[in-house]
Amino acid sequence: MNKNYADYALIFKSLADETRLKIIEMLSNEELCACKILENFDITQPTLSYHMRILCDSGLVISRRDGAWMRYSLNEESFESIKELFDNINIVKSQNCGCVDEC
Amino acid sequence: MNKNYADYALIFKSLADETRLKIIEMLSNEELCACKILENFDITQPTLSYHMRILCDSGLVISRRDGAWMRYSLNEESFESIKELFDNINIVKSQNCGCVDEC
DNA sequence: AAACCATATTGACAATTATCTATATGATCG
DNA sequence: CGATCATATAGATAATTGTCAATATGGTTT
Repeated sequence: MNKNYADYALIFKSLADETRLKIIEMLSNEELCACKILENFDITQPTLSYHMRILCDSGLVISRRDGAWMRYSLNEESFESIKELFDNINIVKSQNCGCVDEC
Repeated sequence: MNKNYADYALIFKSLADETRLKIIEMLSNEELCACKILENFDITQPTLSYHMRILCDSGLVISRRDGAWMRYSLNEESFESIKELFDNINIVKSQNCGCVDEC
């Protein structure tokens, strides 16, 4: 909570990639190890490791070691703060009335 | 609605920059012209124009010409589809019980 | 300890991004 | 029409990103 623009930019940067978006969706509902995630992509293991680091650094994903494996899951707090951000955005329709103020 | 990963990646890319995040917040509650937005930043006019294009291309922002000015506002549909995405993400806590399945 | 499995780090490189200056386009006003 | 104001586009460039091959690290197993 109470994040600044830099934090949010980091979070959105980590979401700004198709591979990482797919990873996030895969982690919805279940914790997974790197090898399971890797199975679903045509990328090398180091590349996946790079993406997991981006996701962990932004705070969206949490990692924990379990023997030889790393288990990854979503970080609820982080998603809450994103929802909070969007909840605070209020949309107004374009004022097509023409009675706009000067610039 | 019903966006694919590429669309979402584009949206998040457009949010993955501090300047653009600030612009989005400025557009919350009110439509603004480029010159008003520019006042709040230490960037050149072409740089702002570049950012506005990124935001419009992703669909998050709508532009309309009003005489010599361009008026920018947030696109409700786009924000709805982001909320939809996050609503479909379900978070499970790390299973620290140790009874994990094989990898 | 040695071999092996899972994951991370390093170094290289091509592609993309954010920024600027200079210039073009579009609209309004005298 | 010509000047002027608001915004966009083009071209250049430094910084960042996504990817790989090669190698290192950490843990398990024999």
